[in-house]
Amino acid sequence: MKNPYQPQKFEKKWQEYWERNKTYRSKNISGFKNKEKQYVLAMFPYPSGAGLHVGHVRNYTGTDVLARFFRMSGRVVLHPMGWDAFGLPAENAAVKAKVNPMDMVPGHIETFKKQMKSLGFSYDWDREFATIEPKYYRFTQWLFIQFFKMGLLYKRNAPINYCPKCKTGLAEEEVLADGTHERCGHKIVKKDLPQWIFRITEYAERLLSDLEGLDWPEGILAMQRNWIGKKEGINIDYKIVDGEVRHRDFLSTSPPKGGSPKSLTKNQVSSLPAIDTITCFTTRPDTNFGATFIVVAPEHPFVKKIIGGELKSKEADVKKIREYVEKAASKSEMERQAEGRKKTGVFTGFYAVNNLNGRKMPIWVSDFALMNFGTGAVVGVPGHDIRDFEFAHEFGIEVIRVVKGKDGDVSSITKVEQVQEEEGTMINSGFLDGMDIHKATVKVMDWFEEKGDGKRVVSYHLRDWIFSRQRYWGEPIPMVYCEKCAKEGKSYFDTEEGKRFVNENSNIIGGRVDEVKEGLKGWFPLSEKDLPLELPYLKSYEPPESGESPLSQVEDFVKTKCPNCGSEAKRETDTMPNWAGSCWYFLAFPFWNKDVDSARPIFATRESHPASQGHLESEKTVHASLSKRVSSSPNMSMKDEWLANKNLSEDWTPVDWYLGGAEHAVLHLLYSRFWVKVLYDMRLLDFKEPFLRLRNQGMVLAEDHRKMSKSFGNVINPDDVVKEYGADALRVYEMFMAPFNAEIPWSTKALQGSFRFVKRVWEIFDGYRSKESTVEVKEDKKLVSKLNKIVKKITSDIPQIKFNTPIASMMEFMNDWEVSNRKNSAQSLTVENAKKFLKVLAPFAPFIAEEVWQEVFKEKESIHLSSWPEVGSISADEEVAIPVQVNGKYRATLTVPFEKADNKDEIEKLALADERVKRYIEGKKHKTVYVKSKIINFVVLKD
RNA sequence: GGGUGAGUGCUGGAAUGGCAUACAGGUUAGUCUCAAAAACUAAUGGUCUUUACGACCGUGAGGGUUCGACUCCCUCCUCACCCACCA
Repeated sequence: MKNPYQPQKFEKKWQEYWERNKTYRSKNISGFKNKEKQYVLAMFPYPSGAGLHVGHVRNYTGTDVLARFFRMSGRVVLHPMGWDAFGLPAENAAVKAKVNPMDMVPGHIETFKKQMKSLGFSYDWDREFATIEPKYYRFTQWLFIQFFKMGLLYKRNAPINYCPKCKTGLAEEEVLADGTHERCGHKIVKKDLPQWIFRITEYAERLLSDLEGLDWPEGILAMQRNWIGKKEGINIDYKIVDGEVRHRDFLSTSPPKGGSPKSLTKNQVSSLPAIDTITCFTTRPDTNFGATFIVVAPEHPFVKKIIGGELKSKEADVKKIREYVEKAASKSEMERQAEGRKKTGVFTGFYAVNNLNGRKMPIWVSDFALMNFGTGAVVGVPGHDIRDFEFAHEFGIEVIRVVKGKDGDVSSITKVEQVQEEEGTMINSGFLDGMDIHKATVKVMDWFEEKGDGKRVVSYHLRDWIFSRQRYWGEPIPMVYCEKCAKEGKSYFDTEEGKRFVNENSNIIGGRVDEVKEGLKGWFPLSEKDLPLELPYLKSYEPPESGESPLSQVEDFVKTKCPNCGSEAKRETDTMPNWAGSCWYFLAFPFWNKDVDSARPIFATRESHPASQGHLESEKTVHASLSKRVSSSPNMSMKDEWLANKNLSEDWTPVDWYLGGAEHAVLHLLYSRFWVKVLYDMRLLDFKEPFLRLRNQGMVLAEDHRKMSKSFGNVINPDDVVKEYGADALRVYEMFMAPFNAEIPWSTKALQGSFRFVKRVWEIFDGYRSKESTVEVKEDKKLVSKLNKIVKKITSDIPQIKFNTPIASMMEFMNDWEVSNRKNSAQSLTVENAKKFLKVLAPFAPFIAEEVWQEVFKEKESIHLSSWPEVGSISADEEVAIPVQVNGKYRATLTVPFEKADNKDEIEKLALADERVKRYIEGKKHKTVYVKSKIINFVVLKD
């Protein structure tokens, strides 16, 4: 008789039904402007061999609940899924498995896809793609070329972070604080290699200011601001003199060991025989009267001049300086870390002259000055900067107080604890004396600028973005280097096309062309008709020891003709980082459609890339693979193609809801924002920010509160959970376990609660199964009123990304419903109201909802395409509970009909009649506070 | 050092100015069973007393605002995450 809950019996059926009926296809791309659109996107996964993690499940379920809710609410929803399939992790896994990633990754994608389908995520699978499909990266490469033409890419030898284990260069961001590679944990070393570098710093200001309008978590915004690191300050030029300078009043004997040199007059300073100048960046020029030394980074050009012998000083120990610089270069982050804040350094033998007071300040080299921030030179004010004090203290440099401390403290500073970094009043500072530090800052900046010794500047922490990877598994960079053209000093920007491009885009690159050209002699982008430049199928693709890309070993790949002069030339052999594919994938979903191009292979399969038997692929097959073009419109320029796609996408973009882990707080989100801004500038997009709302999901830890990891043996496989409890129970549990953004350990025990809930849902709806056409119903008005309340709550909670509380309220409702049914010995809800409950459950538990909808209630169209229930109005005969307080302390509860709630006098009378209230009030003066339908409070007044 | 967030039963958590501990897990007792599991029922913050429509205490600590504070403000403590020799 009883029909037990067996999700395994029907989940597969509905999976296939949804797929067959394309239930979740995003409807007709145009003509929905009257309806609010919602582009709901989860950060697409890198399909690892391990399959879906329960953390993925949490993220995708939340996103799915949101998409389903919007879909039922009559919004036009785009909810796609794709694969971030290029990149190091896949390549490393393939190396380990001794296969080509091309042979391995598709299998992983299939696994992921199967798992996602088993969990009932409502993706429009027609829009699926992987970043490794030539048809997709054809555009990735084209975009690279556009950025190149925009002058936003340059090629330079750069000391890059190099992982000896992965044999590849890394971006700064991929190196952990302890100096190890984030992927493999190996120690990073520095290596000089030619790199393609993005001028992302050109966009620093806009990347910062456009954060303003975004509905993102405060923490992520703060991290982006912090990463961009805007600082407003001043660059001050100091004249450099050597120890030989013995001006009349400029007598300092042995400066490194302190002493108190006499000041020069302004005229004397300006007449000094300076041998050079050095520029220091500072945000605190107000303290400059207290500056007593200067520190330059080991990589600073001034130091190179000394080592190179260009600058000579009797006081300089060049050997010692050279040793220090070499040591600093070889020092790993780890070693630096180990040293802590202990200051090291060497005197350069030169002095800078403090413009303000003529003080002769020794110039030191120290690794605490960083070449990549400010100017690479710091002016040391030991009295008012802890780090400067530590340095001065270590080497016996004089400390001067120029700001009064708390309580007017003007004592001399001899200990770190006394260093005064806070606000205060200026002293010992000539024309600044008596001002507060902010006034003094403005005043002294004006002074420097007037004299021409300084210039207000803005400095950013953001560095240019190293884009080359010396690896196999990435999009080949579509550039060619021609030695002949290089010798002739020609670059792309000297070609007819290049000139035309610059002309057309002069508003953006105009003024910079000469600077941009300089480093790019001999470099030409591939012609559009040669895109995509496919990644050849290589049997052996491990990076050579040289650190160069594996593609550099494939002669047939390297050898090509110069697109400019036609002579022998070489291809770029570096590949793009996996950020490339993820930088614009959200732009592709809106126009990507398998229906339009059903014959399109997921990506170049093995059949199209027969592997050679040898170490490297044979000439013939490389050639074959390179000549195989995936071009959909041979007569259309790619720009026109892009614009056509853009027209298709316009109604969808930008992304309304972007859900994913906080680990992408800086990199992926910053890079995507950067690309979108450039595309906007090129008029290839109409919006400036890709993701309007961002929400983070918290990590799912293992039951032992550690990260899930194979090596700990604490991994929960979602497939096992689905097999035992069904997808709905897993989905409900992952939404119920904690607030969406909270980190939370997995608990199989707690999962039981959600499983029981789903089972009870099944049982209660089973009561509506009947051979006869009618089921006995005795409607429970109170229950209906409760139903209205939870529908209202769920409707407002879901768009606030609150998924745990809707489930709690549904559980609560189930408890009441069961009790009511039992009391009634009949159904307490009409079929209509039962369906209402089923609908609000549907986004969370789509399988059981569909099964009941179609099998019990005999509906013909999917519940997921039905409309979200209206929140019913509260009927007059409903009752409200009003708590009664005396002096703010709860004493009793009144239950009154809804219509009476308006009547304060009556409520008060009723409350005062209650024994529990009476005893505190009787015979005492009181006043009454009544908040309608909420609470009544009696305040006993003292006489 | 900087930034962001958080501190509520045995556990995950709910309540964002109005009945603190909803909902779920766990535990205890009971029903059913030869037994176990499942399921169901009940209890479950602390202290006290005259043991009930009972009192008092109770949301990291202390203070404030308010008729009323987990919620708002101030001071402090603790934890987590991110960044960090950033001039």
